[in-house]
Amino acid sequence: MSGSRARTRQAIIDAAIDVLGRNPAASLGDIATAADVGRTTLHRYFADRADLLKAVGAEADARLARATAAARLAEGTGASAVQRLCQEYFDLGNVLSVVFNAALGAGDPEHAEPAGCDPEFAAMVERGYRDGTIDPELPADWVQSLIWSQLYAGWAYQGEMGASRHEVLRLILRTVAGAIAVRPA
Amino acid sequence: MSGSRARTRQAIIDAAIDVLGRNPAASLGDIATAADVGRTTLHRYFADRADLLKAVGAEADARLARATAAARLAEGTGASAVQRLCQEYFDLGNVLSVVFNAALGAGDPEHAEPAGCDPEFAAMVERGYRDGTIDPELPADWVQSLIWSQLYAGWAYQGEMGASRHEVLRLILRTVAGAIAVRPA
DNA sequence: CCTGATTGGAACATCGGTGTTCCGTTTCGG
DNA sequence: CCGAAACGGAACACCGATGTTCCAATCAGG
Repeated sequence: MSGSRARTRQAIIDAAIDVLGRNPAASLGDIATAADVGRTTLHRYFADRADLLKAVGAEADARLARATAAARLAEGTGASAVQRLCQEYFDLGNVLSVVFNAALGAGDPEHAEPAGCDPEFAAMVERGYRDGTIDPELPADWVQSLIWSQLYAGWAYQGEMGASRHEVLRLILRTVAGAIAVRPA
Repeated sequence: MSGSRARTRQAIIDAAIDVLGRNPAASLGDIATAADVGRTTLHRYFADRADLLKAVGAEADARLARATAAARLAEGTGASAVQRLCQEYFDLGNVLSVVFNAALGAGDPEHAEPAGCDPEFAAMVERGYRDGTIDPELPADWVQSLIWSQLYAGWAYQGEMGASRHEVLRLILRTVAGAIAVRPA
């Protein structure tokens, strides 16, 4: 019954993304309940919390990679590619929160990762410098940080204010576009 | 010896801001250690964790209010006031993280606060609409969200990358300025 | 110097989350 | 239909954080 195992496993991961997105400190019991599964069963699939978080991270990365591919970063001007990337990422919804919270928690144990961002992303920004649609004063790392912070802020804005998904996306795209645009002065 | 009490209390609060800024889930023991104080003493001043968090929040709000006053929101163009506000808030350093994390944690227990932002802040944005330095398409709430997210992103950027305080502030100011600027098109 | 305030440390009980074991029940597949 | 796999729930031990109590040491001021 390997089909059943895979289905249950995925249900747990999906529930975890949902619950942890809302509350990163949620207990395993909460996650199990959300997945309509006993806490015992959850432990049958993931030995400890770290295991589950690892699987959640992998799933999030996979969805992220899919969204990145869908944005076709190599096409059009640099700025237009940034717009598409924002749109695709925004559609990820709750996965955003998970990735974001994971990025925050990773800062503690002395990662000290001066690692540059994704090479495909960097290439997109470089192209933007050359075609005059992205401000050369802004490093690629900073552009990435800008996109993430705006996506997260928009996600929170949608939850706190009574703003529609569509309206928030419009605000995000407009704000990011203005932020990376080459200055007239 | 009421002077001693006030001094100890302040030392604990300062240590709490420092430690909680780095790790919002820090234990009371960690905070006491950082304050060079026994855990017992900490409990003497703050009955439980909630009490301490309340005091920390009050202190953060006070420093925030001082910074807001220093930015003189009523002077100059809307955009220039935003620049001054970013600069003042950036200087708050770790207090930023505390306020930010507090804002996140508050989202759970069904606050449902559609409350608009500070009236003084709203007036500044309104002025920006009229004097043509702030994009009228962006609600005041959104501008506030933008400023906060950029400040936080910049703070994180400074920690993760090896960027100087000054350089990060420059990036923040440039990014925010571009984001709120009226579009040429 | 002495008295009271302040402090730190040890010990203790409590609580929630975690991980494990065990057993009875349900469900799927041959 | 039958056996094995999967499941749920109860019970248990463990751990770290928390809050409380008690006592001895220290400090500050009259």
